[in-house]
Amino acid sequence: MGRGKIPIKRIENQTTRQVTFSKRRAGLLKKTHELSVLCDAQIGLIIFSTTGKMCQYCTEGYRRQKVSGTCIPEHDNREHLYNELAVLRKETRRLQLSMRRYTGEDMSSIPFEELDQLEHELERSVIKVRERKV
Amino acid sequence: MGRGKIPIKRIENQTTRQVTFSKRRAGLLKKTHELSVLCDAQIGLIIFSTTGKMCQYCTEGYRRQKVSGTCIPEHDNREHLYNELAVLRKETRRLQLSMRRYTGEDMSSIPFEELDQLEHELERSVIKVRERKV
DNA sequence: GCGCCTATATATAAGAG
DNA sequence: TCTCTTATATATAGGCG
Repeated sequence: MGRGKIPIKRIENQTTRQVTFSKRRAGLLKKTHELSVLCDAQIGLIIFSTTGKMCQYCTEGYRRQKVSGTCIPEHDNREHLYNELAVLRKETRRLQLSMRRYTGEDMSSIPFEELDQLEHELERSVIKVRERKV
Repeated sequence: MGRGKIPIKRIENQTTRQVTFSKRRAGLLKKTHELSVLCDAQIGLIIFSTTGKMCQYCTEGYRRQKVSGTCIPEHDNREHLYNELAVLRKETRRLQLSMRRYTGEDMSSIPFEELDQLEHELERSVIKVRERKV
């Protein structure tokens, strides 16, 4: 769809990825809305970008699915749970980005100024590994 | 999209509605998958037809997040929340260990047999950084 | 209902300003 | 970056079996 065809795999260029995200998210929200109206269906859609931004669509009567098999403490408040989820999600995202940085998986998103520093960090890690080996 | 244009309002003919539902649901699932892969986004989608049938799509690492200050939906169930917390905690833990491994922070916990592999991984990362620098 | 088909409507990738 | 454009790629309405 568009001037060229693109393979369905993670878009490496960060700028392109962001642009595509915005466009396709808008498209997805529109299609979601259309399906719910045309076919009178209940739909819930929630999207998180890599930057952690969230957006969602849900119809009035939308109900989430029930999962069984987990033990739940009697007393607890959901607000607390939601907060914990938010914190954990943020931390997970941070760790994912750090890992990508270290494995060189998403080199394109790293500013040139930071490359030297990253190189040194990696070299230090290599040295530590070698020390451990002897 | 199709032989004719249809207005976005509930399709009255039940047969047509059902057909359109099936077709558009498939399209929506596809687009959802594409967005999640292309843009590395976490997405949850759940669809209920009028006949009560349910189908859903969600990415591996999909986590719902509630930003503080946002109202919490009535129909949320704690069981589901606890499941999500459990999965998220596990993932965070896994990432933390990976990071420690890469930074050499906790070298003592790495078995000797894995040191060679780690060393190579790090060297590859260094090479990627140097390639990026030129 | 489900596939498959085909003309048409939409979505969107890549440019341009 | 952001908006607008436009050539292409996709989605899908309406049919048929």
